[in-house]
Amino acid sequence: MRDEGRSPKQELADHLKMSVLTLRLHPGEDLDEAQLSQAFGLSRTPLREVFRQLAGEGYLDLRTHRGARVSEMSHTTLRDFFLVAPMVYGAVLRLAAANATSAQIDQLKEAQETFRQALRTGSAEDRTLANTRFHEVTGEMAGNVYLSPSFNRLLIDHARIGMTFYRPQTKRVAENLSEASTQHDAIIAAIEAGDEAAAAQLADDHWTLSRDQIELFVMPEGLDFPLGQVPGMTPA
Amino acid sequence: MRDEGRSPKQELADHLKMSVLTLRLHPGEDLDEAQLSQAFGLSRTPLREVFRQLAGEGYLDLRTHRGARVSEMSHTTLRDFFLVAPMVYGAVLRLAAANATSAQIDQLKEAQETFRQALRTGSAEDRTLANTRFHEVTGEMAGNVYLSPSFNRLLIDHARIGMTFYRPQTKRVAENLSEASTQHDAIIAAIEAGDEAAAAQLADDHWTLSRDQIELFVMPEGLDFPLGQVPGMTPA
DNA sequence: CGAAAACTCACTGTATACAACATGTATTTT
DNA sequence: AAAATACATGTTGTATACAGTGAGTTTTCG
Repeated sequence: MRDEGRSPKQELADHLKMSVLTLRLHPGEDLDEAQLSQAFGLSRTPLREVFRQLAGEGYLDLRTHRGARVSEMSHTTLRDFFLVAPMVYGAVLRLAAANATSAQIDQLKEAQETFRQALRTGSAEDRTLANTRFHEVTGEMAGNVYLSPSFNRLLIDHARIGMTFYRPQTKRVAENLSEASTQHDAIIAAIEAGDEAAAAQLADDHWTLSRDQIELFVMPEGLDFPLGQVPGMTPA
Repeated sequence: MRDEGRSPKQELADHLKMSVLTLRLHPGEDLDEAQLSQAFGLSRTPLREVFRQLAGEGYLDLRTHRGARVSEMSHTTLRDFFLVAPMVYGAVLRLAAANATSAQIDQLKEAQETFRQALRTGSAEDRTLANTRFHEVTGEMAGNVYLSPSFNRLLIDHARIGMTFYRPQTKRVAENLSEASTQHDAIIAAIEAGDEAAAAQLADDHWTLSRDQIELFVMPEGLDFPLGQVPGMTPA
């Protein structure tokens, strides 16, 4: 805790970020300046500055004379995501292993503890936020101004994709999350040891797990019914 | 030309970007809100919004209660730059070859023509801006929202590094620039052919050339004088 | 004479009032 | 009745006035 309540501006920014990450505000949704400024006790001037900043970070889209929207997620962005994510995640964890300070390692352990907690007792939103926080810390560890902007943008949509596809609480999903948690522990160990190669390998493993999980929901196993016998099918 | 003079806001943003890229505003320099708002016929409100946006794109740094500064370039950022640039440049050109539209290819050829012109008759600033424009177009071709933020940030500092280290107009520099122009032509060809592998290879070559040029100025050949006989040396 | 405290002043951050623009609705015209 | 135009309304963009903060300077006291 810094100094009690931070500035209302920071509070608004954090609230909006959180809402976007958890899909409480879903992609494409309009934001009402008047309503938000009233809700957070801010005038429109600083509020619009926050909008500008969040737009720069990839949370919002600004259209002149037509207000702010939560940034969209189309099939092209999903494809773009799959193309870039492995490369950037790998680079970040490699640099994290090379550069992490002990204070940052403590932060990472703390984030992992929160994530484990969320896995046991939390909601999907809690899990997503905790997981995002974990990876944010690795980004801070890498500490590369040229890599961070892309990495943070990836984290935003990774969170949103996760909220979309991890929702159904099946046994398989639980197993995957448990595996993810184990990998987090291994990542912490690799970073603490300064083992770049191991960190890069773990990034790859972690990404593969995440990708498989997503693929599983995008392309489920075909239903095993002969033609004409599918129950409960209603034509459009 | 769109509709005569664009909005004063856009004009201000473009002016600031150009000034930062060409070192007309050098790293760390303070920006005066009052002066700029008067010069561009804007009140401070929209001006500060522009500041926020440019800060998000990496041109400026904002410090609360202490105004805006041109973003710094320290030795750590230089190191960060060398670590990330090859990877991102390669990825961008590969994606550009895969995705470029014919309209974009025309834009690229136009940018290259401007660059060639600047090589013959232009100032160092003209060359830098034209070269930056060329690479910006490749970034648009790649069209990947997760890659662009980092790529554009790299371009900013690549321009500034270039302005710093390419300044002395020696024969060697001229040769390198000519070689760079030749590589640009090859890059256009690879993109037009949709040859991803060739584009990636050219990115590597282009980067190597650029890096060697920079290294040449950061670490010049040692002066070839025996100890105690260096002429014109004045102690600090 | 030096150091610490109080004050001054310029600049940044915020609120509010106003102007410009976009969209949806009603009216007019064919 | 359908289409087009004009209007009304709500929302975004800008200007200005004011409040809050930090840095430099002066003043005071050891």
